[in-house]
Amino acid sequence: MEYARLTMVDTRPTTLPAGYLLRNFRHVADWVLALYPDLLCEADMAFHRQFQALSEPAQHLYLRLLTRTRPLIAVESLSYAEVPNVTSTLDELQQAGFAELNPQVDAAQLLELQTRSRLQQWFAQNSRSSAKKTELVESILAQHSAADIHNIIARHQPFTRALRQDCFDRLLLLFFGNGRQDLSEFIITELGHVRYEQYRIDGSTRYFQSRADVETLQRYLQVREQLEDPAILSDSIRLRECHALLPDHRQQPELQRRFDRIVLIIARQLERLQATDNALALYQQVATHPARERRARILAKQQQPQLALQLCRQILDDSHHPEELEFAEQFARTLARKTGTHFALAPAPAVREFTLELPFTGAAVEIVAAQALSDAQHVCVYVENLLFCGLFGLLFWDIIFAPIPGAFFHPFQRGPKHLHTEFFYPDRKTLIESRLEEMATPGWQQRIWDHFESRSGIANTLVAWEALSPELIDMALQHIPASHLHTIFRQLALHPGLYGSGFPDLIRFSHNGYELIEVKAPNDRLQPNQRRWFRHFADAGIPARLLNVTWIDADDE
DNA sequence: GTTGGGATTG
DNA sequence: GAATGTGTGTCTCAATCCCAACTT
DNA sequence: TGACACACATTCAA
Ligand SMILES: [Mn+2]
Ligand SMILES: [Mn+2]
Repeated sequence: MEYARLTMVDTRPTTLPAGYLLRNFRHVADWVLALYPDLLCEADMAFHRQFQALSEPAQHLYLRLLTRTRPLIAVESLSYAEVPNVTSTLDELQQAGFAELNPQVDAAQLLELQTRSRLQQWFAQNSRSSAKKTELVESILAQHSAADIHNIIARHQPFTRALRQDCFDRLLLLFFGNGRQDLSEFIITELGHVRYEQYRIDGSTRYFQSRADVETLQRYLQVREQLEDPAILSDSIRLRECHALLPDHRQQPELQRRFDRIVLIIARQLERLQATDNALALYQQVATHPARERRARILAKQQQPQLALQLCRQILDDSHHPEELEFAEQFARTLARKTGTHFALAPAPAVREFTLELPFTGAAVEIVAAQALSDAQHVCVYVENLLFCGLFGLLFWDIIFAPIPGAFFHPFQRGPKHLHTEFFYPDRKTLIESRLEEMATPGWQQRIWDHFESRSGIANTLVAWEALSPELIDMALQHIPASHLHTIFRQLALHPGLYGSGFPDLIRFSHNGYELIEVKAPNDRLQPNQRRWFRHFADAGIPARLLNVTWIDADDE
């Protein structure tokens, strides 16, 4: 099945056609119904059928309710050209089971929805007018019953809430494959704020394979949302209840990644609440770093250094994650020292360092250092990850957006599925390897310039256009040997998500070469991912140093 | 009175 | 002084409006 | 809607 893009205007329109919200939702629903008829439950089908049976104003209004950030909405605030009569339209939504008027809800939320002055007015709170709104809400909650609060607010300021949000969310989830994007993508694109690559969308390889996949992912997203609630974060019982809600990932990489991330959050929070044994048990279910690091740290804290050491040995034996390995080496050294165990390990390679005294102006240390290291012979730029990720993204642009089956499934992607995981490389191995080989032939840089020209401004997670001036690219290509770029690009290609971070802050060009410099203000140390790149730079002969800045107090001297 | 953070909008 | 843990700001799509804090 | 990098606080071991 071929995906048909909505036709969008070429130039930036100042206004959009009336009813754009409904048009966009219909586009989403049509595509999902065509692609996933077997993954929709009866509730989903009924939802769509009954939605279509609504009058157009009612359809518009329902979508408006759902695109608000908070579930409770003051009826007064509903004012749209597409909905001439809000009251009767809301009534239609109620009758059809798409909205409810003045539902019984938490009194605090209801009060929070109102303005401060109205609360004072309605609840005759003559108390200090300087009281903060949250204090005002507290005092009203203390003085009035929930039923009174509900009645008073419903009388002065009727409110509504959309129903069947789960069906709506599921439709969007089936379309986007994530819980982060929504209908606003259509507007953003149409207004020209973001330009997406025009890759081909292949409906023959679906993002979701079964209904269980959809429900599992939806549940994961719900639990992750619950984990933002401070009341849950501070209660180990409720945290474990959250964990129990998580369906099994059934060894599916995409689901496992999300499962692991959530369990890591829960377990870490259990640690903070001193529920150490519960945390340990949860970490054991997680395959993703830093689960084993946390387990080792817990074991060490529980006076079980031998078990901790054993776990470190296991990591050193079977891990492919550079930061996990780095941790295991270092932690094993500490443990061995403490327990008197012999533990043979080569010491970590030393990092070359130098020091500068700079005036403290309040500006970011990287900016100040870059200026201090710039002069007539040197150009020093604060680039962090942006330069190398950007050059990689430009050189491999066509490979990144190559129509690998399943890689592209909706029109608003800044990269293929799995771009940030270890699955990126194997699916594109031959393409990537031959592109890397090209770097041995003169003029290989032309491909970077070609993509820089032809794809300029198009969204790509690896390419931060505003940070990549032609001058910077030119200096980089002139001063950095191809062999150096080659080894960096190879690492990036193997796992763009992992290796795309930890690059030094600065690059400093001089007449005959270049140098990478990581700036450290007092109280800052090399982080594990930065250490990992330094190690790689040392192996590859790439010049990199650590700059320790000490501040000169402007008042002192 | 100003301002700054959100929510809303296209 | 290491090592470890925790909190913060910055990307955000950009213009506009509203409202709750303030005298920046 | 996280990822990432930094700043700051606390703890701990020579
Ligand atoms: Mn940095
Ligand atoms: Mn730095």
